[in-house]
Amino acid sequence: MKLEEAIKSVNFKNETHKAGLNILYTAWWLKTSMSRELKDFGLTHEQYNVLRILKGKSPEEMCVKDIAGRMIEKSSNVPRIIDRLVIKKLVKRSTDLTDKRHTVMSLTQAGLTILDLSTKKINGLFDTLIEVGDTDAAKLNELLELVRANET
Amino acid sequence: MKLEEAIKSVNFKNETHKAGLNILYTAWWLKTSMSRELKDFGLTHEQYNVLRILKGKSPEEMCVKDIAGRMIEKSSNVPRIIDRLVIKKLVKRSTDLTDKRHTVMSLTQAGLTILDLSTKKINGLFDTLIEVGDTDAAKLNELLELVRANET
DNA sequence: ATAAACTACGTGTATATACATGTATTAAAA
DNA sequence: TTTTAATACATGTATATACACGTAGTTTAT
Repeated sequence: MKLEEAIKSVNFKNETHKAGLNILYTAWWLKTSMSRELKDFGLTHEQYNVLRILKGKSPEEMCVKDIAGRMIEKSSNVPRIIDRLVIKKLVKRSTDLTDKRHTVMSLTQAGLTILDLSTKKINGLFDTLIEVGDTDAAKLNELLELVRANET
Repeated sequence: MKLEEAIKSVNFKNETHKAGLNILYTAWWLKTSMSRELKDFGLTHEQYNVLRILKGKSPEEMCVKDIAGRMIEKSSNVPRIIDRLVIKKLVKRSTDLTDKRHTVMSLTQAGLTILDLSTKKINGLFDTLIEVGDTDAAKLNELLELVRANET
């Protein structure tokens, strides 16, 4: 669906403003699609992100700060997301003995299993949903980097 | 900041997967920047969206459903966002007498004023923050539409 | 060695998202 | 006409976001 239909608006200040709204809408659209896939596994979008990050270092443990620095949405409250994952026994949490301020996390076997299954689903979603060629995808990445070129 | 640094990840499955993450991250980045501007006015991102939508039809009244259909993030709980705007006296809410299931909303004078001020700020942000030329912005819009070409 | 500053994390509050359910009103069907 | 279904919205619960603040542990400075 075109952006104009999606938000029932036709008057954009200029192409750049439209691009801003288009980025926001497309991200919402993508997140919604991902959440639908993850629902079968009882995972939220953010819980999946944390599991993916832990997998990246597995079997090494990671502290909250390291995880937070790798999240797509930086303002997430990582300790509380982990709370839910610990309750579901997908993540193990303990205190780092070399620096007791650190709480360290690692995937459990159940966490690894559910991550593998859900990753297959998400990868499949990306492949079938986003059907842009490699060249277009690369161009898109280039333009998004350009959008973010000015630091905040 | 490059996506690779932002989420401290270098191994993407392919350019399309990277583009997906890039869209999600760029949207978060943009929302964060907008929220910072809106904070001065005591408005959240979503409250601003609702005010903008009401302005589009002003001085006509709009019902919840019409507003929801124009939101960028469709899953927002519009009645509750309006609750907060009514408390702040930026929006007036009443019942439509021709169909009592309809609750109709309109901007108050205070709502109009705060919207004008905050819109100036947001427009300025877009203009200074997103410094891509018109051609690049148009290309970006084209690619985002392509990403969303497959309906969910 | 002790005080001060910093760091990492947890907790609390307000708002928003996602989804299920309840309620009043209107429209449609038997 | 009475029942049934559909519609529009409100409300409730679990999770997440955004931000402020508290606390234990560590580092630095005096």
